Formats: sequence, structure tokens, C-alpha cells
Amino acid sequence: MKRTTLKDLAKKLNLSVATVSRALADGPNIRKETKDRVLKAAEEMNYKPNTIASHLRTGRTGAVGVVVDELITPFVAQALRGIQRVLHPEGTSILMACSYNDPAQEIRNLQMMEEAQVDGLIVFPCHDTGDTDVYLRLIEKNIPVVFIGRNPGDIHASEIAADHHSKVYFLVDHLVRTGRTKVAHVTGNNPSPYFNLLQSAFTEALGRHRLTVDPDLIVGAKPTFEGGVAAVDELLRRGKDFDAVFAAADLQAIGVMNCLLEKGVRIPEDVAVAGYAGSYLAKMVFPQLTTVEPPLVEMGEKAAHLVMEKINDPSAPDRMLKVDAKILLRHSTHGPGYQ
Amino acid sequence: MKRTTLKDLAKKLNLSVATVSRALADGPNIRKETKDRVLKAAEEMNYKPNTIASHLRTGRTGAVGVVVDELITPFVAQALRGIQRVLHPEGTSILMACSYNDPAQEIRNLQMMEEAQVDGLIVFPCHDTGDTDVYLRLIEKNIPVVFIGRNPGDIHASEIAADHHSKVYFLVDHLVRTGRTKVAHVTGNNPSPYFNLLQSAFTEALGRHRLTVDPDLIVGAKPTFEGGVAAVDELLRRGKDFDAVFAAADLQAIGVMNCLLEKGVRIPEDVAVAGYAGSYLAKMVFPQLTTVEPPLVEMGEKAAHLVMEKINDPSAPDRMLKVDAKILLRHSTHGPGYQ
DNA sequence: ACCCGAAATGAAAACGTTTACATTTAATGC
DNA sequence: GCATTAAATGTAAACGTTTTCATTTCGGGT
Repeated sequence: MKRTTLKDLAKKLNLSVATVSRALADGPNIRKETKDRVLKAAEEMNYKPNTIASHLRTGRTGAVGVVVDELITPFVAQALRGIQRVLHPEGTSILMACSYNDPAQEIRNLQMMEEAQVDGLIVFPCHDTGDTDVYLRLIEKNIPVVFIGRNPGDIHASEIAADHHSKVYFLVDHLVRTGRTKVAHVTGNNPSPYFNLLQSAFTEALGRHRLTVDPDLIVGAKPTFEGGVAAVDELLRRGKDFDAVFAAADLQAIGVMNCLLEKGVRIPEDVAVAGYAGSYLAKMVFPQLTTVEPPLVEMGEKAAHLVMEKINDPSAPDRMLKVDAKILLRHSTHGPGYQ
Repeated sequence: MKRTTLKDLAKKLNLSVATVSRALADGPNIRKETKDRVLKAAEEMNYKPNTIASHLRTGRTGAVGVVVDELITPFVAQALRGIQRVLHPEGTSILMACSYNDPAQEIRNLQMMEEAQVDGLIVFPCHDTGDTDVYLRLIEKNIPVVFIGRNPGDIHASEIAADHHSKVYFLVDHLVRTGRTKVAHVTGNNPSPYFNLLQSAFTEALGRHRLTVDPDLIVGAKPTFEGGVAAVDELLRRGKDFDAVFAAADLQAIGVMNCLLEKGVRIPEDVAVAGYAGSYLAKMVFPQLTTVEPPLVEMGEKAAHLVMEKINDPSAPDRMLKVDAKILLRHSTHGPGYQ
């Protein structure tokens, strides 16, 4: 059986389509009594508004696109929780696409979002950023864009970011203060503003203790478990001694740990391992991993709020929100005995 | 500046809207020459079809809803990869919603999908299934539904599932053959068809070796890391000796491992640990976890194909596809020396 | 040159809302 | 009781496609 439309309701109630429409949108200019009549009939005839028609008329799709760099890590998963928590109650749905850390795919995803005519976009950019033209086009089209975690290039859009510098500084400082002098750093496989930022904080923290960075103890690797394993192999190949590893990504740190343990190295007695931008994964390994955990759910919520704000009021200004990441000192850097 | 419409193109080219539309949809009944003219003009005027209008006319949204039970585990993440790989090239977008293992949220998500008028649905049902009415309503509305992993209740819809029984049987059999006699089992916190299936295979495999199941060695726990930790605490509290643990979920198994290691228990020397329905997470812990890995990407692809098939031909039959999960024997059950 | 069928194009309705504007009804003040 | 204004309802256009049906154009066979 066909679905009920406003027309059907109107006919049934001897009203015009307009009044029925007004009765359902609870605006003014409608008599309480007729409103009730309409609501009752809508209930009876199981009326469900055709959102597509509404979209055509209003020029909005009620959907926000979420383009993520990856999904395997809980990073995005957690943030999505915050996003969904804000968006769904507002009746906004989430159109998702994953880029799998491939800039070309990221661009395709954005184009798809453009075609789907989303009302706004929340983007977790890939580490390696490609072309930024799509972003500029979207922004020119007045589609609000909010970045989480990174901003590819210098795009004029809202952004939610953690204060990486101070956190990395604290973490590395902590490693040195607890007696480590030969700290290795596993960074990204390609230079990016993000990884460069972490590395400079790393360098700065060591410098504070009059330690110079040994280039042989800096190794680039994919931000994955396998990257961490490969990084350890590379470090060992280089033959320089190290008593701590600070990895730019948690998955790397976990790979580092696994590889070291495999080779009989004790953690943290022989080598301390610290990760970064982690999540509950860090708690699942043994020994549990010291890391810095951004408030992912909160970041998602903030991003969602920002995008909704801009959707509802296109003249709203772009905003750059800083969030405070939590430093979690655990056994991978100081063993169970540490206070 | 306003976006270009068919009308604009028609006016510019002195054609009717109809012909322009036909030219762009590459059907028959259009002269090669005019088609080229239209295409050229469309390019020049940067014409982008208004998909919303098209949706209204065709009654399709070009979106498939994906409702997932959780996101933290790579389970769904991997399957999504398969889904996206199939759907995106067909121009179908993915409307996502996560239920966070809350049946009430699952129902709300499904309602949201219904309102968004998705063309079809792929669902990873929660462990605890609530009301199945929504499903029945969706199916009655001729919205194709494909389940992955589980089928909540006995709903007449397509389904992609792994052959759990034989895999669990194999795994438990393997534990016994490698010398374990007191095998504990961590199952779900609430009885569900899925967990019951695993447990019965577990019982059957032990029975084959004339081992009876000690009810004290069966413990229910949430399918999470914390659930695994709690399960070990409970087992130790009960005081019965055990030399192996088979956990129904990988996160549980990892929690079990972590908790045991914390207490100085050696894995696998003292206790062997096996998980189930895992993913690359199992490879990240130390020692690496023995588990059964469903072909997640493939399952996602199959689900996507099934849903598209049914969207394109509503009379297509429902199908129940079995996939073959991979058994991964690793160090958590037999140590590095094992062949 | 004429007719016929096929191919190409045009006219217009339809999809189901929302909303500006016009009209009717009700309420208020004198 | 009548004018004035506000509230409630109706009319109809619009959103941008797709598609049915009618019309025109074209090519080929006699």
C-alpha cells in the first residue's frame, strides 16, 4: 500500500495541504484544535513525512558527512561517538566515508560528499595530505567544514585540536627525569606538519636536559603496528644503543613493544616505551602503555556542535578549539613499582 | 552564485529540459551531436545534478544504511571496508549509525534509517537483541535488510555468517590435543543464540575427548577487555584450577591475558588463551593470541552485493551466505617452540 | 514526390513538501 | 454593531529532476 502524503491527510480532513503542513511543523498560526485533529489523523493513517521532498524544498539534506582517515584505530571510533551523540538527537544523519590513509581516496570521498549534498562536513584528514582544492571548493560553496586533529594545508575552516607540543614535551621530559638518556623517536613515514610538530617538541624536551638528539635514533615508520615492528628492526640494524622509545602513534608503540618483547628485551626495565594519541588500546597490552590520550568523545562533540552552528548560521565565524589531552603514565615506562 | 540547473542548460542551448536530461543520462533516443553539445555546456557551466530532486522523482536516495553494534573493535571497521569498496563505486553512499551494544539505541538507529529513507540496510545486530518489530516493518516496506554475523530472532532476511560451530570445535579440540584438560570458557554476559552456539560447540568438542564441562569453569562476561579481566577474577574467586581459557570474544581474551600476566601467570606455559572472532588486535598483544578470524572484508563485500542486488531487483530471493573463517594458531596457546 | 516508421525532441505532469501571498474567519476595541 | 486587526486557513508556485505522451524531424523505400 502506498505511503500516506500530506495530500491524503488534507483530503481526509477537508483541509488544505498547507494547513496540514503547518499543523505538523509546530509553528504558530494554527488553531490548537485543528492541530490536534491533524496529529490524530496523521497517527491513524501512519503518516511519515517524505524527507526527500522536504529536502528538495528546503535545500537541506539533514546529513553531515564524516570523512575519516582510518577506522581500525579506536581514535575515530571514539570521536564518532561524540559526533553521533550530538547529531542524531538533532535529527541529522551521518554520511560516512573512510579514506584508508590514501589522499586520493580522501579527495574522492569529499567529492562524493559534495554530490550527496551534505549540509556540512567533519573531516579527519589523512597524514599525507594531497590536493586541497576540494576543500576550497566546498568552503566556497558555503558547506561548513570542521577538521579534527589536523588541518591539511592552511585551510580557513574550523578545527579541533589537542595541544600536542606541551604534551609531548611533558612525556619526553618524564622519560628523562626517570633516568632515560638515550631516547629513540619513531615518527611518521612522511614528513607532515603533525609529525614535525611532535618531533620538534621531542627535540626541545631533550634539549632542556642538555641532551642532543641522535639522528640515528630517529626513525620514520608507518603509523601502524607493522610500522612499529619495522622501526625496531631498523633501530637495531643501526646498532645504536637506546633505553627508551617515544613513538608518535600508539599502534607504532605497540608494535615496538611486541617486537622488543619477542627479542627478549624487558619493558620497562631495559627499554621504556611511550606512545602518543592513544586510546584504550594502550591499556590492553602488557605491560600497559604510557601514552597521551586526547579527549576523543569530547572532540567529536565539539566538532559536531561547530558544524551545526555553522549550518544553522552560515555567518558564524570559523573557530579553532583546543582541547586538553590526558597524560597516562603506565607500566611501559616505569614498571609496577612506580608511584 | 546559484548552481546551474537543467533549465539553465536548456535555455542556453535552446533545447527542452527533457532532451538535456536525456543527454546527460546516457540512454537512447538522443542524437550524438546534441548529446555532445549538452555535455560540453554542462562542463562549461559546471553543472552538477541536484541529487535531491532526482531522489524525489525516482523514489530512491542512493544511500544504504549501515547500523553497527560497536566500532571500537576492528571487526566492523574491516567489514566496512568491504562495504565501502562495493557501494561507493556504484554511487551509493553509506549512512552510518552505531548502537554501542544497546538494543534500544539499535532500534532508534533503525528508525532513523527508516526516516532517512535509505534504499537498503546492512545491520550488525547487538549481542542482546531487543524488539524485532522494526525489522519486520522495514522488510514489509520492502527495504532490503542484510544481517552480518548474527540474525536477531528469526527474521526473514539475507544474512552473512561464518561457520562458528566447526571453528570453535576445531579450536577447543586443538587445546585438548595439545595437553590442556581443564579448559575454562568465557562467554557472553547475557544468553544469546550466538553465544549459546559457541558454548555448545565448546561442550561438544570437550565431550569428544570424554571431558565433561565443569560449570565452575564457565563464566559470563561482557564482550570487552574489562569483561575478560572480570572473568579471570571470577574464575580465581571460584578457586577451580584451569590450564586454558577459551574466550568467546577477542577483547575478552586479551583482558584475560592481561589480567593473568599481571598476576604473574605465564602464557602459554601455565595457561593457554584462545580468543574468537578476532582481527589484527590479536596480533598486537604479547604473546600473540590464537583466534579465529572471520573474513571481514569479504563479509562486508558480500553484504553490500546482496543489498544492492535486492535494491535493484526487489523480487530477488533472500540469501544466507556462509563464509569460511580462518583459524590462527599463535603463541598464546602453544609458545614459540610449537610447529 | 510521397508515405511510413523510426528517431529525436518538446510539452507537461509528477514526485511531496514548504511558504509567500491572498483570503476568510475570529477577536478586539469603541 | 461596526470597523480594525490579528489569527487561521486556502491557493498556488516553487524546488529540479524524470518520464510519459505527443509532436516534429529525418531517412529510406516505393
